[in-house]
Amino acid sequence: MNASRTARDRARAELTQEIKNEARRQLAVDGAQKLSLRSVARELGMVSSALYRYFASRDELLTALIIDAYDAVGEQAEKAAEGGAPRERWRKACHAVRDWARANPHEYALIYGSPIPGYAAPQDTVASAARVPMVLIGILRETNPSPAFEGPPLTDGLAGQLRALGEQVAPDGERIAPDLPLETLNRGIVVWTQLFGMLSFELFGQFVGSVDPTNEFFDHTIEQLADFLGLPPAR
Amino acid sequence: MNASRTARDRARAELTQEIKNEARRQLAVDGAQKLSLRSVARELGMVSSALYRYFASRDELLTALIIDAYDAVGEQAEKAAEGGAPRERWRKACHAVRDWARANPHEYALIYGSPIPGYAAPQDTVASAARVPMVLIGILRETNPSPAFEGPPLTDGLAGQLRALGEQVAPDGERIAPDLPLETLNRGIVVWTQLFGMLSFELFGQFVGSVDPTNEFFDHTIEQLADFLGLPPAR
DNA sequence: CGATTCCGAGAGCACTGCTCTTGACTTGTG
DNA sequence: CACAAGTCAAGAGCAGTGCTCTCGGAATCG
Repeated sequence: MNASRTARDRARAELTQEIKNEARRQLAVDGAQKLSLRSVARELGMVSSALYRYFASRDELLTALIIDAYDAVGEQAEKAAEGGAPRERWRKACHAVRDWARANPHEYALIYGSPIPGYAAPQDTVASAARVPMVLIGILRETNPSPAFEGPPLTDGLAGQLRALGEQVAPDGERIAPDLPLETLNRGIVVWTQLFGMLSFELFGQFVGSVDPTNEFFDHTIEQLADFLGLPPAR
Repeated sequence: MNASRTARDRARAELTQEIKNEARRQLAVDGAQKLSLRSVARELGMVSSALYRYFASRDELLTALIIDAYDAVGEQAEKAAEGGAPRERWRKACHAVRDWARANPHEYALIYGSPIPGYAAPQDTVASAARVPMVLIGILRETNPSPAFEGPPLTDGLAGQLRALGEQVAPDGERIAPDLPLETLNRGIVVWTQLFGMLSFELFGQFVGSVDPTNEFFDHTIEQLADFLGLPPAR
């Protein structure tokens, strides 16, 4: 399992990376729709068929980009949420995700928009996709939330799903959140969907004509969600 | 402005509709990605170039489908929200939207997923797109909400945006909601994004592995959102 | 060194959106 | 009624796509 043993291996890894880079460049400009293997190959000075030695299909290339995108936004969120009071970590994580999304709208659309073809999104993506929600769970685990209002009781089936989710084993071998109250876990999922619902609406143009510069609405809602979660108030 | 005057006009309108129907059929099967003018034409027994007499481009056909989709889901929501107590109207509207989305996932993706090309979505779509949020506003206007918790105060800029939104003139010539408290309007936008955030996550596969059969989570959240809005409790 | 594996190039297939021209048909009007 | 104007479907064609297969040359391994 020696990494990059032969010159060929190194060249292959390098070229694979260059293909992804060029693809990402084109993705950022024109969107996933117009990303073409041929133009990637052309830009790299090779012929299209050669590219198939590295990615078996256009979809496979896109899947690689999807994983990278999940990792990129996940890493941003993780770094932003390091240290500080729970509420502060929550704020920073949200803004990190939003900043990344606004800086890379096409990559955002790739992972949180409509599934591309017959959505081949395989198991490889889930570990990377889970990084942002895991950040949120990490914040919830380090506080003792006292939600702003009680809300309806969990139904049996939902409670079962949440319990199973908490017991589920993450890629790192640990269980996700066996200690988290189910009610808290449920609220975590709610705010998770709210966060990305806002971002999708903002980036996909649904807010045009209402809260169009979304900055203030976003900040206000983030704070409201923190109250909803029961994160201790700041200062 | 006599509707369907000549035989030619009638034939034209009919064929336009048939093209849209066939396109919608293909959309439902394979998604927007694979919808091709040529195959639509082929299925209709005509040649591809003939189709350009009815739609100037593929994007224009898609735009027509987008408007139809907005109208379809809007109509479902409107019908579902007729009559009853506010909370009941809210529940029914949410379920109507979800049912439509699950029955027509590709059409849902077309309007609430990633913008297709360089998103040409013109002004024509906004009136249709506004129908679902207008249903929600209609519910809010017919009650005197007492939210379940107070939440952070509106910032000046956000309050200004909300005021402008309420004064805005809808397609029917009426102002949207000049009488609605800004705080209530704000919460309306929050639950609107939450509703579609949930649907997108469900349909685009983000809930796989967590609250995967989403029925109970959806129902529970709808109720929680009703509390959040301050809709009077049922029964 | 020899055999094997890997790799890029090229040709080619079936498909796409879109344009332009041609000839036939339908209109409404002189 | 007849004729000019308008409309239409069809066909050929262009540039581009994803993907497959074959073919020589090069690197790697035994």
